[in-house]
Amino acid sequence: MVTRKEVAELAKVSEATVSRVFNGLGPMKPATKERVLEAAKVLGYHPNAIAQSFARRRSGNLGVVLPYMPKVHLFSAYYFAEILSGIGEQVREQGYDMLLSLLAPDDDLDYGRLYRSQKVDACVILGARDTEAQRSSLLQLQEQGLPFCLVNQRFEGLSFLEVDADHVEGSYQAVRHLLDEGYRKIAFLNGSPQYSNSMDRLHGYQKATLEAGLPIDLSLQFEGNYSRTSGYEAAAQIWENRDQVEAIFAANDRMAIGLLQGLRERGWIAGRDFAVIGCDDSDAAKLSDPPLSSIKVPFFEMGKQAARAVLATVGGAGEAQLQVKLPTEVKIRQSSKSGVWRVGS
Amino acid sequence: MVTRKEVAELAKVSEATVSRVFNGLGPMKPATKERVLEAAKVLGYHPNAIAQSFARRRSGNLGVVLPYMPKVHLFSAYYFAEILSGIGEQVREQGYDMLLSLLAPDDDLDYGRLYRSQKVDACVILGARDTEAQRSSLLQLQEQGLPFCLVNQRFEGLSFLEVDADHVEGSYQAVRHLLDEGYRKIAFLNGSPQYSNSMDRLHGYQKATLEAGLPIDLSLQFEGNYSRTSGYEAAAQIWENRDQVEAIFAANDRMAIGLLQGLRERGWIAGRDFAVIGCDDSDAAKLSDPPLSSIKVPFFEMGKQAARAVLATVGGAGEAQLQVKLPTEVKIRQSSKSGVWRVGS
DNA sequence: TTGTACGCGTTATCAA
DNA sequence: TTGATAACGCGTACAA
Repeated sequence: MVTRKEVAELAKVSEATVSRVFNGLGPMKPATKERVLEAAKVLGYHPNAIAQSFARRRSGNLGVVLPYMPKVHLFSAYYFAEILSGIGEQVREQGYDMLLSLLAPDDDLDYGRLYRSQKVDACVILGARDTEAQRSSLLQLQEQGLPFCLVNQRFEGLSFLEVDADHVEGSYQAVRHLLDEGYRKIAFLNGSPQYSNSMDRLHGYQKATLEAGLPIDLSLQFEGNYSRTSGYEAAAQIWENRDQVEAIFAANDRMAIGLLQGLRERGWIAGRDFAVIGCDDSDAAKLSDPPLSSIKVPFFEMGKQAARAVLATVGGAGEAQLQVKLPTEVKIRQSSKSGVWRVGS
Repeated sequence: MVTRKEVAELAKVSEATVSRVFNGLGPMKPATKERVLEAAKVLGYHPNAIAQSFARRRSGNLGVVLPYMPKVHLFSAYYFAEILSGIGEQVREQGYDMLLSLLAPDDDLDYGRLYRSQKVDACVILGARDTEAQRSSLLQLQEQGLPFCLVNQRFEGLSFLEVDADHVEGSYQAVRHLLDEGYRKIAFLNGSPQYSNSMDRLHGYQKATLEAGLPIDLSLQFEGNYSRTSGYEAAAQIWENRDQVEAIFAANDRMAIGLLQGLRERGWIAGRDFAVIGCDDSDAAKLSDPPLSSIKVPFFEMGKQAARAVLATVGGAGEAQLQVKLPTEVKIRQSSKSGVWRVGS
């Protein structure tokens, strides 16, 4: 390995000067600078990142923590791919690298490893749930001063760095849309209440319902676990109450598509016999038949902002805005239109 | 930060002994060991990973290189999610961490940064294409001795560590299946020939075709770019030649689904008017309507084996097997069945 | 504008 | 079985 020392010798300067050249520090004679760069080029010198981290006491890595679930596809790949890409873009702009950490469900408490070992300067945490264990782990992290930012998850009562989407408003608009299409009996298939965004959607749903002068009917609320299968299973329950249901708002696209499939097997076609709107506006929404209306969530941008926010605190810059909430947007497709296929009804 | 020195003082041993305890090296009195561990616990000592990397001259990181494509979803999220999970599992078992690197299309040549800066001990490279630029970058890496492993991509004539799937056999079986269902006019929608797996599929397709005594008809071969849109566009071309086509083998699920959608708009329904089989057996295959037959590729396992193989060479253990090829499996669903809906035809 | 010299927290070698 | 101590490659305060 070529070291600074060898470059210094060849360029006939001190090692400190080599460092200065590579870090662009201090005033220096252009001639010196050029000699150093020339020598570095000749020798093929590149600073050793690990030694740099060691000396700077900073790793230059942003940790990205995400739940590890080998065969359990509760989260869609789309969701993580978008957020990861967003983080990746921001990180690259700031000269950082991303250290991925897949957290098994049973070592929830082990956020520690990453920071203790100093392998990362900060973390972005994805797929967190609001449980006692998580709260205490995060509080611990906070006390110990490792900067972290949560994406798409809030913890009521605690003051963490969080980048979220406005799921309340998104859901409100989605249900408004169904109301505007003339539907009145609107069911809601939610995910686990351990996710703050599930609760947010519930609030949006209730707000729109109440505003329309409709009662909150608990028999219209169902719970799945964000998997397609759970949507498929919910279809059976909904079918039981089919005279009570004209439209369904599902808390993500995967469940919505499971729903579509389950009801189709019973002869009910979305966009003809009933309406469905999902959430995430994932690729799957465009792939489904009929194309699925959905709430577009800016996952890419959320990842980007989370990375930016948490890296800002590392730089020691004044605290960034603590809680960010990005807007969502309703995308209408065939699955939630009324009248289109209903010419005869 | 608590350092080894403080632990040594509290435990009344030398710093070297503390290191020995934490690395399980050399013989030592149980009593000493316990004193050290106790002291470490009291102080909350954890070895500094960066200092360790520095001293060991090993980062403990496995680099994962993947093409960066913000809005260009040429690869499916499913594909990468599976491979990443596989890598993640293996890496975790070996006490490594994953450093993600999103490579922009224009810095193809910059595999170097990662290894020059010594941030990784080895790399797994995803989504590589067979271009001159790539070949030379990889050769360069090889010369410089950075261990790397390619996933799902071979370079004919070069001797790299590669973990691939048996796409030739998979495609052969897929086309055999279509033949068995009674189809004779079988079109093939391939992806870019820059990917070795595209070429493999072509070979499998040709092999099955020839074996069945059918001619190789170039007008039955189409090329997309693995996106849904390109499948959708191919539908138009295929529709032109619709009297020449009874079934289509598409090189991935996304194009297959685009095909389904494009042809459906013209009134052609898969599994009734024609057959389609895709490749990857991604989530989308189960979401589509009708459910899409597909070739299952063990992406998770491929990621895992790639990580294992390349980390083995780091340990300095004798070279692992250079080229691995994992089996594929044809999954039959409704899109490729004949007769099911064809009662009347 | 440049050089000197120390420190960072380990690992690993050599003695004892 | 344990202790001293020299690297490791770089950042940086201070001196010149």
